[in-house]
Amino acid sequence: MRQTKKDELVEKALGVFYQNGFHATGMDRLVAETGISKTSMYKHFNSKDDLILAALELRDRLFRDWMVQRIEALASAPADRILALFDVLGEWFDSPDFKGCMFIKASAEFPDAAHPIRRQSAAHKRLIQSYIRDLARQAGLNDPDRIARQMMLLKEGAIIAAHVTRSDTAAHDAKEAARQLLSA
Amino acid sequence: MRQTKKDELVEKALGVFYQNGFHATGMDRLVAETGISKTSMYKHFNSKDDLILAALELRDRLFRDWMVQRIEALASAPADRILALFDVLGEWFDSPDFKGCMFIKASAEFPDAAHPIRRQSAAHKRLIQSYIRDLARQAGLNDPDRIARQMMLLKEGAIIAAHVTRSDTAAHDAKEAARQLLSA
DNA sequence: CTGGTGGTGTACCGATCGGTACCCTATATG
DNA sequence: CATATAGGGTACCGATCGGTACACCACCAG
Repeated sequence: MRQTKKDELVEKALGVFYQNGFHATGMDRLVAETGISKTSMYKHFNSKDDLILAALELRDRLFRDWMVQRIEALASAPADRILALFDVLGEWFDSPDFKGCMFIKASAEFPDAAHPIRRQSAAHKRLIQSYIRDLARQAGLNDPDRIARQMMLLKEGAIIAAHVTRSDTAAHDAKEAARQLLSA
Repeated sequence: MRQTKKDELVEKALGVFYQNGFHATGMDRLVAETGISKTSMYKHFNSKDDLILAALELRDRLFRDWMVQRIEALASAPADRILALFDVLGEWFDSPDFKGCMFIKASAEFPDAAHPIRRQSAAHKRLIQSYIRDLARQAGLNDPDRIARQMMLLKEGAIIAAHVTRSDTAAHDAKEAARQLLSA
């Protein structure tokens, strides 16, 4: 039962941190929105950073699960799945509460690269990159590592374009660029 | 003389905001580091947001001036200059105080897309994109707009890779991808 | 000299920050 | 029943947040 309650806290915190920012969100607000008391909050999490870390862990799990599931639903051949990544990004960008990548935002707010929050953000990106690398390997492409790094550039670039510049062609542009890079 | 003093304030604020974040940096700290009094600070800037806006304006000017100057020093043909962009990015990533793109960070910390800080961040990206579009047009490339959008994807992706993932091949990877996209 | 005027610093505002001491209650065990 | 214990809430901690009231002081005009 406690696990469920704690998970509910993390889920709520995830939403507020994502929409509102980390430093801009106070523990008082989270306490007010979850209806729990501050004491109970700090019984579950030793500090605000701990709560942020838990939220990022949940985000990593939810996002990658969703991404992989959508990719595998849209295409079956490994090479097609790499391209489908950008269709999935497009779905994400078009969702009403899209506010950019939570891990990019976390990295923006925590300047110390050795901070656990930064390490976790880097780990999230690495996991996605290795998923793409596996797809490239399965597709029999030359230098799957390089392909994965290039696809990641397009993916992160598209996220920034969609979020900062509010481009509505970001996912499409990235997919076309990816197609060219893969056909070489 | 006063103009110089105010510029000095903005310059100092720019450095601290960039290294430390916007919400994480208090006005008290800026006041302490610049040696000025809080009253004088608020005589020059009506609010913290005003100071942030001034810092972003300075950053936009300094960064684009530096980028264009370095690009033009490294190459002369327009197509070569597009590729030189990524060499310049590499120089930036290797500089000891690189902490990512200030406008991406600003967009991460201010969730309201209509906020002046967000508008200014988008404007900065658009100015760079139009610079690349002009280069593509001068180079006689097909669809300069699409080329510019693709190059921006690679540029922003490389910034994220260098900052979040701490990739040390980001600029090189982006340059190779750009070369492939331009040769098509 | 007197009397403005504009820029400076001191000291402070209420609100909020992350975090905690303390009490209270529900339940399990004797 | 009494009692130990864990998880809950109230109320508060000192520090810091963005921002301001007000006294001060150098300057120039008369």
